[in-house]
Amino acid sequence: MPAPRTRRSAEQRRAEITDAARELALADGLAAVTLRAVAARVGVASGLVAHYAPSMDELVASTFGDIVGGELAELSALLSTIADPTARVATLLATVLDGSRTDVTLVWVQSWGMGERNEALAAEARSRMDEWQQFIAALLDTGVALGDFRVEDTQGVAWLLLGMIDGLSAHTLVRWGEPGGRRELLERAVEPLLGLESGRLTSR
Amino acid sequence: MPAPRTRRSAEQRRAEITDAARELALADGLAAVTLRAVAARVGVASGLVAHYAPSMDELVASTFGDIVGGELAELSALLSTIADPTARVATLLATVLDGSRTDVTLVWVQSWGMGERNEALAAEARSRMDEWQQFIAALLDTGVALGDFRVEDTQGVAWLLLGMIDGLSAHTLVRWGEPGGRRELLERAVEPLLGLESGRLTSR
DNA sequence: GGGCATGTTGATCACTTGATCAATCACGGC
DNA sequence: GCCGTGATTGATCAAGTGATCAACATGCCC
Repeated sequence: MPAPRTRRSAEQRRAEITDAARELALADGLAAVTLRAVAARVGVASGLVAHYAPSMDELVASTFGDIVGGELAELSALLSTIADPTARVATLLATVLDGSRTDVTLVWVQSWGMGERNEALAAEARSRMDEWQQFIAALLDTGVALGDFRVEDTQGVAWLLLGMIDGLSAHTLVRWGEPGGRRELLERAVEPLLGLESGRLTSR
Repeated sequence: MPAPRTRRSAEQRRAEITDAARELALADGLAAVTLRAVAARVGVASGLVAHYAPSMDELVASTFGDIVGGELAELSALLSTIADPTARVATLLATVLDGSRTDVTLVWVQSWGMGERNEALAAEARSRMDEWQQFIAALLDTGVALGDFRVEDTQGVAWLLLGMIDGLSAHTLVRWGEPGGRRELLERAVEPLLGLESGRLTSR
């Protein structure tokens, strides 16, 4: 008895495949995004995944892009509901470091480690990091324009903030350090960078 | 014609294998530490590597430990030649972020990303991160004892410093950001954490 | 100078990976 | 209704992985 065959439009199938790839990556990391694993999750022959994906390297790269792009969109939406720039930064730090996004963090870290062997992924990672830096820089620019922050080089500070966030997030991956208790410490480190008085970030 | 066979002591052979594994990891990352790749580098049959290594997962883990342990020892030796705590921290930051150690950085980042699938590696990573934190904390304690730094929670600040270092290092892996021009920015962020006046770290 | 403990070989197994492609068949347009 | 476009299958290939093990041979000890 041959397997029952369901026929979808190319667009629908493409969406199913990218969805399955994203789910796999979030559950078990980018290394789990495999021709056969994706096919099995969609419930389809392995050849079909190969038919739609230019190559697995590119599928992995675009899956990474989907995930971190979605994360940024989500965060952007959350922060857009907050008017005060200082509160925005505080929420940014609290959200990114609350330890509830280790799945996305794993994908980030793997993109850096796999970039050596997957050029498409490396390019996507560069692009997405730029996106993040621009996002943070815009946040800072707003604060400067309103007179809340005093920052000379917003691009540079954005880069530094992103580095701190990524480093501390990566550390939580190996279940190391207590993310909650030391957030205050990070806030105290960030305040001078924004030209804020000590304590402004913490007591919101 | 059978391959010429050279017979070494178990200890010598073991050393050759760990050396080859380290070289491979530094050149092409931990993923390149493969049964056959190590064997080829030593110039030996693949079975021999399997004979000496409990498993490849453990060889990868111990190779990681060798590399980052060596890095810390090297840095420790360098810093021990410097008396002034402030100069020590400045040298620490300058050395770690000078962009000349991307090979070690890659190994670090991969250990976080591969820990999901290699428990021995994850354990080793945790252990080595503890080692680093203790090293930095001791550095801070010295500065506090001499009255140069004013830090309440040296463990916490050490954790934060390590996070910054790792995050910024990881970013250099994807050739992103200009490490040189923005080191000064990092120094300005670190100064308040150590209770230093602004500019003390930069102008040494 | 034999003998044997043990370091060493390399073929082999079972498995996973990405990729290819002829064959098949479902479905919309005529 | 039937026909052909195009989605779908699944076997297959080549490559690479870790692990195992009987056979082999080297070099040290007596």
